[in-house]
Amino acid sequence: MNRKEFSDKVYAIVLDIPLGSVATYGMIAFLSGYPRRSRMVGQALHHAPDFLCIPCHRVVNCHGRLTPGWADQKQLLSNEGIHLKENGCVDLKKYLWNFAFRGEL
DNA sequence: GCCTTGACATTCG
DNA sequence: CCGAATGCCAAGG
Repeated sequence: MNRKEFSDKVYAIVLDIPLGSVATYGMIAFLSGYPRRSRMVGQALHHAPDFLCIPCHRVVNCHGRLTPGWADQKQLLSNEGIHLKENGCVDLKKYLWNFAFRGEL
């Protein structure tokens, strides 16, 4: 079942997101080894078990918009030091997870 | 097997 | 940035 493998990697990556940064579904899907599976990332996170403590609030879509139907996410992001704009979107240009420097710095 | 839906991504206006 | 349209992939009916 690649599904479990995929979700497992997704969880690992989401947990690897540094505090104060956010990652997009497409990014996570790509890092998981399954590009264009962005939707599956969302489903994996939605079915994400609580004991893994998945910081799904750091996961936003390509437009920097938060998870629809989840108002608490904004509160969580604010707690992480990520202040949303008045529109309710995150500044990807500032808070986007720069995984390009992982291991380089 | 076909159609619809979804915590999406990307491009255009 | 927001909304609409198109594309992509998987699960459910």
